[in-house]
Amino acid sequence: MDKVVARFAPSPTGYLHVGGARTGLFNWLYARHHGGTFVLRIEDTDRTRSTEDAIEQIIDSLTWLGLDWDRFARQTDHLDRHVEAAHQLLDQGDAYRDEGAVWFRVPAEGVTTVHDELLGAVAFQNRELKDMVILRSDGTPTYNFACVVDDADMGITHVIRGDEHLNNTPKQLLMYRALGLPLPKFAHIPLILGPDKTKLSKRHGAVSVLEYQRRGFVPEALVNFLARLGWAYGDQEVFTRQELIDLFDLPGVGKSAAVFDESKLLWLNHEWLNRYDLHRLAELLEGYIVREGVATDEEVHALGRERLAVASAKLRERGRTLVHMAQMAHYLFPREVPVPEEDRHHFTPEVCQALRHVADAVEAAPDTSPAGLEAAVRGVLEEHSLPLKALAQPIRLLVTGTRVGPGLFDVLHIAGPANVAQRLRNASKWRAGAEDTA
RNA sequence: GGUCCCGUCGUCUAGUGGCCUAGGAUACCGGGCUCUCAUCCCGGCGACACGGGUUCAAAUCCCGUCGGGACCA
Repeated sequence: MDKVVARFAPSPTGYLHVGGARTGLFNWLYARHHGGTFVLRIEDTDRTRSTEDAIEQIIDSLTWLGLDWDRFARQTDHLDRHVEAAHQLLDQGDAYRDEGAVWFRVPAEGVTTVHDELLGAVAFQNRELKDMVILRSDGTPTYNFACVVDDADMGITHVIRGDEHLNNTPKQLLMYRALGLPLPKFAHIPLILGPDKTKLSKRHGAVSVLEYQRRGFVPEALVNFLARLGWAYGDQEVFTRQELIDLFDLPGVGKSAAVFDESKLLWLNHEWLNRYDLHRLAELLEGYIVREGVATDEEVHALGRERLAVASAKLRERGRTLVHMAQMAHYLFPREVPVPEEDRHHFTPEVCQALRHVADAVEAAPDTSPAGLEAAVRGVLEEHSLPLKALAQPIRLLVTGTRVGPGLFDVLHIAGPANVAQRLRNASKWRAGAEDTA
């Protein structure tokens, strides 16, 4: 078999959405699996709708996803060649001019069969096909024509694309034939649908790849999720990038369209967060903490990467996205942590008194590991003959402002003894009916 | 409307004639663990669109119907 050359050919008319990203991913995986070449070609022949900003977004998206390309091209770089090919068709009588545009002439009779790698043979009656414009009256080529010329010129061996293009394929086949160009293999993959079962689009809300980045998803999770939309390998759900490259192939791709449902993506993101190297995770988290307004750059810096890494190990147990983790990290910083009104009933005078002793013990603890802090707290509990249960939630509320979170002693450890002691001493401030009078 | 593609739990899917009274994952519900939530463990709910064939045997093959989608008008 000849060396595989696959390509991803997005139109730069807007951001790259997850449907397009999956097409790119399948092509990339196919090329990498077969040790071939992956080409990124920007289909910018429609100049009225293409923008430089969109090209930049596509590049940023693919880069973030880790889909690297071996060759890069812009379709407008080959305009001369497109015009030349159009003239060849004109000279041969396979094309004609009408009202300024150049039209490709489809034979009136016969059958054109697409031999699709996924769908098998799909036959089209030529009489059902209509002539189509290949050069607009302004001289620019149309997508379906330029794409044929470029695929052939660039030696593309496999065209893997969404099956919305299946109906255009017989016409393209006729053009290859008329131009005497070698044919690539075609594989039309099913579309990704929104929850309403129509082709995924802007109407479905957040569908841009970069939007998923902003929302705190990691690329490994999105790639993993997208790969599993329309492709499967037995019962396996979690795949590393390398496993995907090793295992992906066309025979594993299904034929029916898939609905993009975020609930599984959220689960997968959590799985990947838990597999991340803690320092790398902390590094990423810093950006989200600042962007979410949880703390300033200076505060994050003061906390230190080390401590954030330790905290991340706990935060990721509950967070499904980096944004969620960032929001839960608020109590790591030396800021006031308000206790919700409905939870203030915990702070009776007796509890407040015990908490002051806990504050002293925590501050004086020689060992500030979770175990060391536990020993300190349990010492106070014994003096007051109280079970842990009596103070656990009051302490958690004061330190974190919420009833949920990691184990109590992990919370004390990652919040830091100084923050903990200060907040515990403020207990009476939050006594029912005593707010704002501290 | 024409052409084409598709049709297994809500969702993603396994299944290529017998191993399927249909498996996994997610979501949801219940229980266990526990200072809470999450994780985790256990349990539950839940699908072969329908109708005809072919065959000893069909989710799997064929035909039709219905449904969904895409493209073109």
